[in-house]
Amino acid sequence: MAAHSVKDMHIFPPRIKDEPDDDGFFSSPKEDSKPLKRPREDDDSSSNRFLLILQDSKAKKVKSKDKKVPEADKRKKPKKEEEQKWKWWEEERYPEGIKWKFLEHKGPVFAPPYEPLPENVKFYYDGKVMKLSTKAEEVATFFAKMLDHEYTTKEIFRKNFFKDWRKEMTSEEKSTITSLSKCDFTHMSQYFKAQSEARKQMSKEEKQKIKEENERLLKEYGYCVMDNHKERIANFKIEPPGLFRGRGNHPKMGMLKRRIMPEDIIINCSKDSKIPAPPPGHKWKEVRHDNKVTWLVSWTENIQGSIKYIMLNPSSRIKGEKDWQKYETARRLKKCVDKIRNQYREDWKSKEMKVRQRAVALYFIDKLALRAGNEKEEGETADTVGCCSLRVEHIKLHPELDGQEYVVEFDFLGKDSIRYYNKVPVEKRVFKNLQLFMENKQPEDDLFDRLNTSILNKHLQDLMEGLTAKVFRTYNASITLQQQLKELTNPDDNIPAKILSYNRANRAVAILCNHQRAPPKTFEKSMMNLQSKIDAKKEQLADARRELKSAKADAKVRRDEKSKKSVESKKKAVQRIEEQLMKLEVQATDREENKQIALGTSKLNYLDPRISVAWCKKWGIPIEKIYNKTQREKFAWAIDMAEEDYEF
DNA sequence: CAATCAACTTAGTACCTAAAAC
DNA sequence: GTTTTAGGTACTAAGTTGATTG
Repeated sequence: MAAHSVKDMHIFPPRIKDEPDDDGFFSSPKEDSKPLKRPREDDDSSSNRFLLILQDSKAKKVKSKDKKVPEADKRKKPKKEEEQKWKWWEEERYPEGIKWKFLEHKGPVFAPPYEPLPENVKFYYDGKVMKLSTKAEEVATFFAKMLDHEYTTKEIFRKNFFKDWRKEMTSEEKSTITSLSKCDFTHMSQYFKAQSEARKQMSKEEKQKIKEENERLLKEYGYCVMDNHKERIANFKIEPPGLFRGRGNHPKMGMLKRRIMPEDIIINCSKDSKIPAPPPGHKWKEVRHDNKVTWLVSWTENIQGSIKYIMLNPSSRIKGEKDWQKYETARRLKKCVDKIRNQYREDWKSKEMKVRQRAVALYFIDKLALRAGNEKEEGETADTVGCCSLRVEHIKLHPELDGQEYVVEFDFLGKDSIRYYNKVPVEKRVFKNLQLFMENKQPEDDLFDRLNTSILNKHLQDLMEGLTAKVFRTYNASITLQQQLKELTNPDDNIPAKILSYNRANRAVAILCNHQRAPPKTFEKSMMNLQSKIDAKKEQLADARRELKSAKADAKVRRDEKSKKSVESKKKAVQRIEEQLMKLEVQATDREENKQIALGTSKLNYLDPRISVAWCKKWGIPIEKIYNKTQREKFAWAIDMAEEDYEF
């Protein structure tokens, strides 16, 4: 097992060399020549061609670079309408790297300033009333508001909180308040509960007023102008200060997330746009004009020191194009996935350890849809892993288990500290390799000690332009949906039953991607309710059937029009109730199966929307049954372009 | 190379609101 | 009309990826 160093990687030329060219002939329709590193650029070459055809047929000429003013219609029609229908997907794209030509916005909305507590709301230290300085009080309220949440009982949370809180105290406060356990926030907590109760009890008018105020804010700050089009901003409000709550066992939980001031803010917009004004008496940290990026506002957050951004809504051109591209890359993977699979199987036999590790890791990523798994700084975040960062302690090898050979048992915490637990039969070679990788290692050692995401992605790049680890997730998710829909959709089913099939297909993907959720708090109860509804409906059905029967008997005896009619209407009633019952039962099944599975994430991020659109068209299902309004906005491009014969 | 930074996607949950049930 | 429930949205944390820096 010679060499450690990653240099060696290149000793053996990647044998898949011919692979990436596999669709070289599609090469980018335009603005090309430089890409190389921006693999994605040519992704939708094929779709673009499709688009061009479409446009031609509509005699709608592609305009040159400039996004173009909506010339004529500008005054004919109200602008609004024009904006809503803008089909960015029919326009030519910008050259590589340029994200926009013009950008104007109003800047962020800051968190409302702190409002000190009324005098009668007390804080107690060691049993005695204590008046806190404004700054200390503000931080105390953050804690008070979380009082009945369990993490305020956690050691780390309390420790971090207390440390940061003390930083906000005056020197007197600091010397008095030396122990968190002597602090009594209950009065404050009660006050906030009363406040939120009062908010619920507000009159119609008051609520209306708040709603209007929100709408005003949205109208003023929620949109920007990007290249002649008004686009919705995703998150125009700056995150308010509060206590950091990481997910899982986060070492920084409870730390103070500080208030963001205009002086922290970098504004990004066009030079020739109306530059947003900072709040009176304040200045921006910086104003820049960088059209190589998509964000409008950024600031550095104090917990991890990472940068946060204000960006556009998923319905925007800039997000939509990228999303579309993502699926095109996944479709390119579809074309060469067999080759890649053969390759990594070969690599299981390599004499180079790192090649074997890479190949086994890739197998997991492909087969199990694991995430890449970057290494993380210890003590900065919760201890979670992905494929490349798996440790020996995260898998167990069973030469035989429940009648299956070569079973690998995975048990680890992944993104968001969601547990991944799975027992998977693998090929013998994989199994043997894993044994090899684990030899002489401690549980806390890396399983793939010669591999990281960077090495893996570099390799993938060689196999296919634009290929990275996450493309496998997208590909496997989308292809699974397509297959499952084919398999599960029964042409004779009615619409609710077909939708159940859709949801089951979606669910298969969610399970593959391990998209879990906490069972809703009211799950059991709502299940019971549904069941009793079903029972009631069953009884109703039985009644209706009895009535039908007697009506039939009656009709047989009387043989008149009236009784015949009665039979008919009773028949109809039975049918109607049967249908209702079915619907309820379907609903119950769907909900039960969904107890711990979240469908939203895969729907929004992994499933090529054109598959769903095509399915809807094919079976006459209204698209509204599958995508709600927001989703339809996000996927407008797919809804517009996919026909029923679309193949992922 | 490894570490860090920057930009962007993906993620679950808390909260809100509208619709349904009572 | 009031309460309950479900669905949708806002929020923001936690990933991935590629570039830059040392």
